[in-house]
Amino acid sequence: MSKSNNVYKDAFNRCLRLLDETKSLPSEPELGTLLGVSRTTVRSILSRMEETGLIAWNKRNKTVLRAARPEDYFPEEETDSLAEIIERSFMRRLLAEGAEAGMQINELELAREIGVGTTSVREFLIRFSRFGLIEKRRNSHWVLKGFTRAFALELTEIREMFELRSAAAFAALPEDSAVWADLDRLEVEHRHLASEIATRFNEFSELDERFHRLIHRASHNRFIVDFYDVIAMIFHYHYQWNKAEERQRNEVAVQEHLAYIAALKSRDPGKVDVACRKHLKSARQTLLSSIPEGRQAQPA
Amino acid sequence: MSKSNNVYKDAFNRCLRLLDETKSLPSEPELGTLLGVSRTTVRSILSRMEETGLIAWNKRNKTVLRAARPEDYFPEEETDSLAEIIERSFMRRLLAEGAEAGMQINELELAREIGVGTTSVREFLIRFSRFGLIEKRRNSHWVLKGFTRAFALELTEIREMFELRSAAAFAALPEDSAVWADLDRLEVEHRHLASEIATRFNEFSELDERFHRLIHRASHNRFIVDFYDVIAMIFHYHYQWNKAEERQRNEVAVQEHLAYIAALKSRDPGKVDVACRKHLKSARQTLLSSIPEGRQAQPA
DNA sequence: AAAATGTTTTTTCCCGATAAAAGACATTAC
DNA sequence: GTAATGTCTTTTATCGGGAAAAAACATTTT
Repeated sequence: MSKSNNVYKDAFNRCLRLLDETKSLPSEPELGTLLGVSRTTVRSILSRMEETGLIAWNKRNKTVLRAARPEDYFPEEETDSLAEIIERSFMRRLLAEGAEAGMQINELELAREIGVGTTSVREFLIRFSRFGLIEKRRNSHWVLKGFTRAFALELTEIREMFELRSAAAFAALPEDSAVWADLDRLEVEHRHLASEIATRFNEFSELDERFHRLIHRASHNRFIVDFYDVIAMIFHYHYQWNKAEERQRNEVAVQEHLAYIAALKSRDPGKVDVACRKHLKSARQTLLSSIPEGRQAQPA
Repeated sequence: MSKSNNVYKDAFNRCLRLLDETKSLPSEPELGTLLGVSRTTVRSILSRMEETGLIAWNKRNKTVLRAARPEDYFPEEETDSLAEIIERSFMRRLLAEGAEAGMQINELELAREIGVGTTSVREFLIRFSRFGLIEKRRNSHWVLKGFTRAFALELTEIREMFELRSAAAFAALPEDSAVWADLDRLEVEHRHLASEIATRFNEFSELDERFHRLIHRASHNRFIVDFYDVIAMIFHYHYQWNKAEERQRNEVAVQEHLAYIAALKSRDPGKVDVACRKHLKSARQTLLSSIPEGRQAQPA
């Protein structure tokens, strides 16, 4: 069947949400930018919306006829890209019991299990290899290095090196740089979250990523910025599988962020260094505490 | 035609070189380890060697009948893997005139031009993307970021951070660590090369890589070790295309390495830091001087 | 019985083909 | 004449298939 139309389905769902807000939809190119897809896809969406009686469509006129109902939406699982499906599936296996370091990874088996072609699995593994959790043997299989204590330590070592440098660069940015406004906005969001932490603690993860990415960007170094993808990936799955003490942890982290933000705003390199180190130390602790002691790399 | 048999051809050529040294070949598994291929490939090689009268093969007996002649070898170009072919082709384009930052990369066009399937090109681009020279637009084309001055500066910034840390870790390694013997051997090779630099200066590049990889390995951090792949790739092509002052440059570098090695052996952190910084500074200078001033990133 | 050889099965690598999605060009509307 | 819509072309994402290479299993040799 060659290619799924998840881009269309996902954009369709997002477009449905727009219907509530207006009486008529904007032009095709405008919708394209709004949804992040091409006009070709926009027109497929409009066609279906016309067919199902959601809108009346005549050239420039796209009048909303009725509100979107739950059954208008495509099922969530049909809106994921193949890469996302494979990644989730693979990470589930990786973090599950029995995924010991040294184990070999079979493309064909993975493909069959997930129900996709081998090409997609191969491409995924190549993309995934930069995270340092798997390694390719030339002309042969992939080897799992495992989500071990060693991995976490190596990851955090680089993270600390990069973030300290980025934070220093951030504090040295000129007064008129746009980042200070971004930082202010993030500070407000942090304060809101802090005041409602009891109910919204699970929203921290997303805020955390945006905050650290803003800081890393100040390095103006693509390798530092790109490395945050590795951290984000690990923390994403780490949080999904380890909900222990989540509220408590996030509450502490929000306060550390606020102190970190205050230090950045002071533009005092010493204070920045202290606040940054403190937060990174507790982030490392959190990650390490989630890795079972027994999970050690096998001797080669 | 699905898959070329370059693994076989390359291993065959390497096996031919073994014929000069012995009267008879070892067992199949032994040959496999020696050549880094499976027994299946070893047997194909032996079959052909028998057919062309190079050896007499009867079960365990593989007697060499005659020396290898030039015409026994497969042509060099048939021994390269597809990935190597694509990489070379792509790098030629990238470093050629007219490869401006912002330019878009077309998988289909690349595949046609090189004469390979799109899958191989896609896989290459994904693998190559970690070098920070190209970037993917979701559901769309790749964008060339270009081999610019900014790229070189970002690359060397990380390199310096990583190498200083690795060198410090190296110097702190215990007396009985095996690396000291490795270092001694590299020192000898450096002295040999230094004494014959007039004729052998082009051998420096390979020695350089081995030396720096040894140091990086002392970090015991996979991200640091893996990052050297980026540096090695850049320097590899950089040297291929920029032969200006090569002898002079390498002569200086060899001396810097010798000073660096002496500093490591002294195990004095201060001395190591000084020697390392000095060498990295001139390496950066060399790389930067090879990038035309005009080659700037285009505004977005 | 350990290690080789002989044989069979499985997996990797790579191509060509096809639907989805993007992009380019032509035409119409304001 | 600019910006939209309508139409056509190109490119990307993905699959299935087939040869090369690896790996597993069976048999023989020492």
